[in-house]
Amino acid sequence: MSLPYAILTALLEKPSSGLELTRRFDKSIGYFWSATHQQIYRELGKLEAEGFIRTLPSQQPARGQKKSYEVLPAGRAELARWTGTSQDPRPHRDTLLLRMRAAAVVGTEGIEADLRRHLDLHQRQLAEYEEIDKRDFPPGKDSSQDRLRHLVLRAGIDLETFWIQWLTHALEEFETV
Amino acid sequence: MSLPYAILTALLEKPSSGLELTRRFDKSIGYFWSATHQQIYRELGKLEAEGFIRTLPSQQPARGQKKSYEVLPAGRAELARWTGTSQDPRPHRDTLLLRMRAAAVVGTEGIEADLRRHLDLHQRQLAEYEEIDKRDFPPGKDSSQDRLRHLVLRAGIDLETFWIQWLTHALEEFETV
DNA sequence: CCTCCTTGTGCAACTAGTTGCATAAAGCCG
DNA sequence: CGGCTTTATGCAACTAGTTGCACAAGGAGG
Repeated sequence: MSLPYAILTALLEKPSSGLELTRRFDKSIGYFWSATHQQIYRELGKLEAEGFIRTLPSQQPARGQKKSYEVLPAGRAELARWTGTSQDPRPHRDTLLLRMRAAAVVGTEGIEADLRRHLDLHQRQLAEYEEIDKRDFPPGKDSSQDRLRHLVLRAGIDLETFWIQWLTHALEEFETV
Repeated sequence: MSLPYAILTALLEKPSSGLELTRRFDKSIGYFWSATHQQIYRELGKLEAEGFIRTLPSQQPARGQKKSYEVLPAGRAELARWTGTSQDPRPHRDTLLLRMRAAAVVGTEGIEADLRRHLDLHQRQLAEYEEIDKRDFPPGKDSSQDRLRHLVLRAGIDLETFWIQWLTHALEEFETV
C-alpha cells in the first residue's frame, strides 16, 4: 500500500519523530493521504526493520522519549522505484453522493442541513489551501520541485472548488422543489 | 459503514440476486461506492439476519441457485434514518497526488507515462457518464427522483472533467521542463 | 514534593475491504 | 452422455485502517 511511501516522502522532506509526522500529516501530506498516529508508529517500526529508515543517532529508545527518523539510501531508492511504477486508481468511495442516491428513493428528509455543513467544511478547506498557496508559493518560486508541489496544491484547490459549486447547485435544487 | 446502505438503495431500485447486484455495482452505484461480490454476499447475509431484507419467496436456498432479495419495511426505514443522519466526510486518499509529491523529492522518472494512462482512463470514464446522461436523462424527465439522480451523475461528470484538466495541465508542465 | 497536564510512544482489538479458491447447477456441443 | 464453460454462491485468510486505552517522561503550579 501507499502509507509507507507517504511516510518516506515526509521524512525526506524533513527527518521527524512519530508525533511530528502525525502533526505534519494533519496539515499537508494528510490532505490526500491521511493517517492516524497509530498507523504511523506501526509503519515506522516496519520501515526501520526493513532497513529503509533509521533513528537519528544520539537517541536511546525509551517510552516518552522523542525518537527521530531519517531515510536511508535504500529507502530513497525504494520510494523512487514505487513512484515510477504504474498503478491503477483506487476505487473511489463517497458517502454524500451515496446518500443523495438513497435520498432519491427514500426521501430527502434531513439531508439538506448536512449539505450546508459540508459546504461550510469545503469552504474552510479551500481557505486553508489558499493560505498555503499564498505563503509557500509566491510568484518567484518555480524550481521544478516547487512546480510539482504547486501542481498538487492546485489539485486540492480545484477539487474543493468543485465541491463548493456542486453543493451550491444541489442546495438551489432543493429550494425550487 | 456505508456498504449495507448502498445495497439497500440498489435493492429498492430493483430487487436482485447477489450476482446481479455485483454487476450493477460495477456500472452504477459502484462509481462512487464500489464493492466486490464477496463483500456483497457477506453483507446480504447480515442484512437478512437483521431483518432488513428477505429472499423473494418460491426460492429454496442452494448453491448455484439464484437467490433474489427484496427490502423489507424495516430496511427502508433504516435507510431513511441513515440518509438523514449527519456524517463527516471520510478521509480522502489519492495515490497519484501522493506520487507527484514523492516525485518532487526523488525525481519524476517513469511517472509521465502513467499520467497519460490515467488521462486516458478518465476520458473513457467521462465518455461512459455522458452516454448514461444522454440515455437516462433526456430533456423531458425531471421528477424530483430524476433530478436527484441527475445531480449525482453531474458530480461524476464534473469530477472526471476536473481530472482530465488537471492531468493535461500536469503533462504540459512536464513538457516545458 | 506531589499532583495534574502535555508530549510522546506504543499494544491490542476491532471493522472494512481484498484475494484466492471451492463448489454446485445448468447450458452448450460434439 | 461426458466434458467444457458460464452463472451463481460462498468460505477462509489476508491486508489496511480505526478506536480505545496504557504508560512513561517532563514541566507547571499550588
